[in-house]
Amino acid sequence: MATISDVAAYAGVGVGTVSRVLNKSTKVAEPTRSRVLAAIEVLDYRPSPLARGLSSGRSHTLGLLVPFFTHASAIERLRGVVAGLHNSHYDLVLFDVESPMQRDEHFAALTGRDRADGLLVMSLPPPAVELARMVSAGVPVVLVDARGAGVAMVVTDDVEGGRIATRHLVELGHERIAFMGEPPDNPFGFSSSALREQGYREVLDANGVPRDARLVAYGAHDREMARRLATKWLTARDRPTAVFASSDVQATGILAAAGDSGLRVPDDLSVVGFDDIEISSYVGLTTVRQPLFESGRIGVELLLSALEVDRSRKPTRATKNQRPWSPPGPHGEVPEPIVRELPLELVLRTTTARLEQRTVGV
Amino acid sequence: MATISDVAAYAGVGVGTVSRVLNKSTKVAEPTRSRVLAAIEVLDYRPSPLARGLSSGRSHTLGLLVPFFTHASAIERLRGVVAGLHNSHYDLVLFDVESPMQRDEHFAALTGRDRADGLLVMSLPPPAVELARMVSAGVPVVLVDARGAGVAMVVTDDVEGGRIATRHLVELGHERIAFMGEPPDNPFGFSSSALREQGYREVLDANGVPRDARLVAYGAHDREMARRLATKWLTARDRPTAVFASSDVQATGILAAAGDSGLRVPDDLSVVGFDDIEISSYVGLTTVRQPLFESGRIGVELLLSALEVDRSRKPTRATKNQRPWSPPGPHGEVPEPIVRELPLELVLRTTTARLEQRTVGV
DNA sequence: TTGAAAGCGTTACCAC
DNA sequence: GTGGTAACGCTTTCAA
Repeated sequence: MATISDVAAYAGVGVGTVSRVLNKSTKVAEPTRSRVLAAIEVLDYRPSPLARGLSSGRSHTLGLLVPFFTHASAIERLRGVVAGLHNSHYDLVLFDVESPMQRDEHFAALTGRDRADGLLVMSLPPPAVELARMVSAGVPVVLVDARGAGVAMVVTDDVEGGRIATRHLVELGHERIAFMGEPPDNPFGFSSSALREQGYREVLDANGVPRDARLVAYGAHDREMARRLATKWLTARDRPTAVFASSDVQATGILAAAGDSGLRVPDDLSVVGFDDIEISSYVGLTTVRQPLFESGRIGVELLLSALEVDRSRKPTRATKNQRPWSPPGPHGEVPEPIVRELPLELVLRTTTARLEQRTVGV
Repeated sequence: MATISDVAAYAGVGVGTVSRVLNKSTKVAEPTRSRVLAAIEVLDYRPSPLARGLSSGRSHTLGLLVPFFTHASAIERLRGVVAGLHNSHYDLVLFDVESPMQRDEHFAALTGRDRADGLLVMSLPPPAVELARMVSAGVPVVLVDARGAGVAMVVTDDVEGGRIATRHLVELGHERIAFMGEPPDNPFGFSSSALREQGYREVLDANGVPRDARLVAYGAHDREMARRLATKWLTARDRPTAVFASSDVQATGILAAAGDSGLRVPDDLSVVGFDDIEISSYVGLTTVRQPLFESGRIGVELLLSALEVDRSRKPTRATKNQRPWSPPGPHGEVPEPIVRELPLELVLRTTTARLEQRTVGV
């Protein structure tokens, strides 16, 4: 495979010149330029991204950290990321996280400069140490569906989401409303589910609907698990008449459990989910929609613009006699981190209905 | 950020030694070793993958080329890839392909050495030029759901898949069986749909079922498009009693069209899909299952083992006085490329039924 | 506008 | 075992 000096030799110019035409630097005479281009063509030359990266200090790569990559909601966000990356000339490196250990490994790797020019972190509150390291290393980071001090983020109001779902159920006349979520004390620090539950509680209390601890259950983000959990509820004597699940995946499990128990939805049981993943429209699930695709797209958008700013301010590499560049801050003029809050919306489909009076107390 | 020489200086050793402990080369005395480790710890040193790659000739990266990344089947394959990559220490770089131009760009980029150590190509027959270039560059390539001369591949027998689906319908007594697929003359050279159609034709002919050109339709891999196409069929006087769709996505569109037309499935219309994506089990679609997840997992598996072999044979880089290594072949001992054919299986659910005699000729 | 040369941070070779 | 040093292929000064 030809190198830049092969090209230079063939074209009868110096490597610097070849580099200049490669990087569209205008300071190259037209005849020289075309000679170089011809040489590139003939030798089928392709620049080495590795060498380019090492030399310029930019890897032209974006790192994407996603927990449970296989979840429909993560995939949907990923779609948005890929869409937002089109025509950007950045490569996307994917890091799937399935365990806290893996999370830490990946964070450690990505934290060192030059693995990625920028980092997109999904649904994962970064450990404080890692976050600090990134910020101090000057690596632009954007958090999607997660929060962290001092970095840009794309979020939704989960508490409000919980309120929206629960309010809908209360307005339909339900009083025995169950909540199914994910364990609040998980090793990753995911908090969405707990926040949605908070909204659920608020609305129940505000409407004087008595809370019943037995109507709150936690399980893994998994259809079958939700199905088992729901079955316990549905076969009990004083079963709930409605359920709010903190994810559509769990909601579909609840739907399945209802079928198992011979309960009709929405006549005998109302179900509200959260997310609005693709499957939800197929099964007619009423749910709180969050803009998953958009969150990914906006995430990269923020990251790309941060990278843009970065490039114009920061020298590509420390040159010999030049005082080292340092991040923003000596005068406390740390810019307010960007926070984009995406809207939540109740999508009414066919799994919720007004509580039939005859059902009460059966 | 600390470099290897910072570490060397701090530990009072040479950079070579640091490199040795980093690469777990045993040739280093225990006391030295721990001193280096301590220095690494103190300085919070992280090796630069870029520099490492440039020097060693390996980027520790695998390239994944996927067309229409957003399709459920692609995602399912990708899940397999990610699963197969766990604990492998390779980074995954994702290249989504949405147009022939994009395909060529990405192929061109990935073909140059050092972008990726190995390449996984999905559902995309590589242009002959690119394929030749990769092979001659010695970059291991594995094709998943695509075929190409001289490279490893993971495939299924699409013609047989078409036979399986059609045979099922014929055995249920259907005679007006439609086929919906994707355009046979697409710019990417996808051939799965055409091959499945071939199987469809074979079975029809073998059973003396007359073929009707009006019962063959092509449209994009898109639910709504399929819905529109199917509506034309279903509202015609001599409508088909069964449809074989070359993908589950199209099949769900057909199901929707049936609903629009007031046709009951499977009583009035039988539908068989292809793929068995997640949604299919939700809607009870009878389909020809292909191991999507497995195809991805096995694909990386093949790639990783090719990389392994590669590493043991090929010098990491040309050293000064040493004749250049060349790919296998002077004595025609080109190894037979590995071809893994994955099994197809008919998954019976609730969208197909025996043709009711009363329906005939209505 | 151009060529020469100094890095970029590693690995791998070659002596000691 | 270990240190020194030449690559690796590029970008970016610095002179000319």
